[in-house]
Amino acid sequence: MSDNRKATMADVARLAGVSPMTVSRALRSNTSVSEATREKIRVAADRLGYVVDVTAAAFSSGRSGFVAMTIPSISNANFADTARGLTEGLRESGLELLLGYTDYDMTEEERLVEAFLRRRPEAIVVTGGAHTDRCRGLLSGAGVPVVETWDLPRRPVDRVVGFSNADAGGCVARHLFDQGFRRIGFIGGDGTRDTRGADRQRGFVQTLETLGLPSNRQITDAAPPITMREGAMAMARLLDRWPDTQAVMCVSDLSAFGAMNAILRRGLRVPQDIAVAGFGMYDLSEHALPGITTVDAQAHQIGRETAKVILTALDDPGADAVPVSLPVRLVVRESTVSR
Amino acid sequence: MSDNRKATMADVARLAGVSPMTVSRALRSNTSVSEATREKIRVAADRLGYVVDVTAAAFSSGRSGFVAMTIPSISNANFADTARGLTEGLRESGLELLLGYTDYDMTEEERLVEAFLRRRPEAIVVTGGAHTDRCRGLLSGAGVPVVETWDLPRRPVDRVVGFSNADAGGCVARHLFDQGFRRIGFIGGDGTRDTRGADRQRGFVQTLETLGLPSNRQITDAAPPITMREGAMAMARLLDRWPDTQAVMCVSDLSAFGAMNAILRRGLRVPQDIAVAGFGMYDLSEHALPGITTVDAQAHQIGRETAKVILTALDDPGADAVPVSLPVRLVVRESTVSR
DNA sequence: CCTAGCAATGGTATCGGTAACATTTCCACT
DNA sequence: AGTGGAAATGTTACCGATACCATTGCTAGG
Repeated sequence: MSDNRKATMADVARLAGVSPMTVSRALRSNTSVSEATREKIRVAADRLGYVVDVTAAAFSSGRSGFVAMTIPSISNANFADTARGLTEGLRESGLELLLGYTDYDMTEEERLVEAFLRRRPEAIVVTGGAHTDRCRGLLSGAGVPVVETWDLPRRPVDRVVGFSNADAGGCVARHLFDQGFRRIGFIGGDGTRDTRGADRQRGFVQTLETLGLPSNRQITDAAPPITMREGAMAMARLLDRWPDTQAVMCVSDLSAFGAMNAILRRGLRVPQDIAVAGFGMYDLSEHALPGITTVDAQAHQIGRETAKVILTALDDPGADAVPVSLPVRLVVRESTVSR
Repeated sequence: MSDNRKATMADVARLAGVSPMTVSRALRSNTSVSEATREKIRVAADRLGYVVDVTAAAFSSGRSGFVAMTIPSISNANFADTARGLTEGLRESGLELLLGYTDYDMTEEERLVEAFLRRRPEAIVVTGGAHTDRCRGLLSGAGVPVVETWDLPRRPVDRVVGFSNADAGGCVARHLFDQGFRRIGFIGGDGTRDTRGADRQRGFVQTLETLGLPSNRQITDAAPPITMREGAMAMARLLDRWPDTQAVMCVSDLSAFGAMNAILRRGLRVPQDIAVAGFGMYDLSEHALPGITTVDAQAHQIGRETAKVILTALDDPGADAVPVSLPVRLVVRESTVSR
């Protein structure tokens, strides 16, 4: 079955009695090869247990066959959804997705992008619009389409598929105001690391101020990712410091869940004593008790749109880079509805 | 800065006044090149914005520089942890991780493995020990180390790093028994797709029977992944059918959370009316209210051990493949403690 | 002063495919 | 039967690095 040496195209060609070029064409299936020859080749390849060496193919053709993507965290369901959408959107064009995780660290992002470039990806997808200077340079000099996602950078590198994080924060602030809450807080993380979270916070705070409400109740010093534990701890501190707080927005659903349970563990009720809202449309916020008000950023759709943008850009490299801005949608649940 | 054509090693060599071979050595940093020359080359490379083409390097050296891994789902925090552990363990040896998702589908796994083989990975990691016959053939004929994880297959392909899912189920059954529960159910998924879940179920049921308890209260017909929604729906059905149930194990923490909230929404109490246990040591189960009893399968550690096994196997291909079996640990929380 | 021996560097072949172009085969139609 | 043109197949060069071996330069020790 298996020789000591891996079979090559030449071996298959010899066995099938054709030239290597014909084997190459037959196995890529889209070019003109007669059905009889194709079958002969398929049989020969099977007999030898031959599988194309994509490394060699990539090298020869100059096309690596994959798209590189950096996301902040592997275990964040939002980014996972975007990655899934992108994978689906790329599948039929034969492009694969190579994922890397930055841990919310721009230096790590730079390292990753450099590692990706060594593999000559056909496009690069990054999360957010904040990068080290050197990383920006690497991206813009890469010579392939670059897509920044999950954000609407003021000065994009190239393509953009995202949404306004500030709007997302703002619409939650307005919702809490509309529900009659006036003493409103925010729980998030270190904004220099998670700039998208910082944008949500900014939009949230600005809206509070526009509405004439105080905006000083903020706990945002932990390092991202801000998950359940950070949410719970921040909520405890917020309650200690401003016990009369009526409502809180958290930078993510995970932290909102943590915060909510911190409230409940104190014997307080949600939303009667304190209302809680999150961000990200996690399953968790739907199934939690009470259900948590959140913002749907359409993570999966971002991935699908990104795939479209990439395919378009590869098809026509000269085309203008028009930013794709997706709308966000407020999803109201029991955790913020006072009645 | 950037020419119309990407710079190559030859360009760098010309600019630095040395041979391409010396550039190759200098940039790989481990071989004998004088410090002066190395610096000259570094400067030249920087000036040209040159980054090594790993595709060409891989092709030339015959080593692709990465390990391929299939996991059932991208959004499962357990598998994400294992992937993270593996990435960390491989980092210093310069190996990268290429991830693929099977969606709990053995045919999809086969497709993925085939796609991976085209890229000539230096090792392959798969989840579980159940594969299509063709996939088994592909794996064993790959000529590189193969590691099956998250399971202890009776007839492994090659290397194994896992734990006994049956034991995990068994120890939960025994715990529930010890807590005084007697009418005990199980919520899971279609065992032909998630064989590890099925193993946990088997161990659970066997232990119940050993203890002389009835074991018919099972809701396991949904298709994996069994998440919060499936857990909630299954729990509703279980309560309708066997209203006097005292305790339930769910195949994962996510489904346990869904099940628990389905119970709470009915106005019942956990654990006073019904106890709930999960599996997987998710953050969620710690922060939920009440905290959910679970089993720590040491997902991250599985990744670290897998890295070790791979590096050992690559170092000495002749070495015996001794299965690595990690212990599981029951984590008791409020959801199963009756007092 | 000579030479063994090692460090530093260079030359050449080669990895396994694919692009581009050349050639042959085959068929339909005049 | 002859011919044009498309379909099928072959030939050659080359992608960009590294392996392998050859060569040069330098130093230490007799």
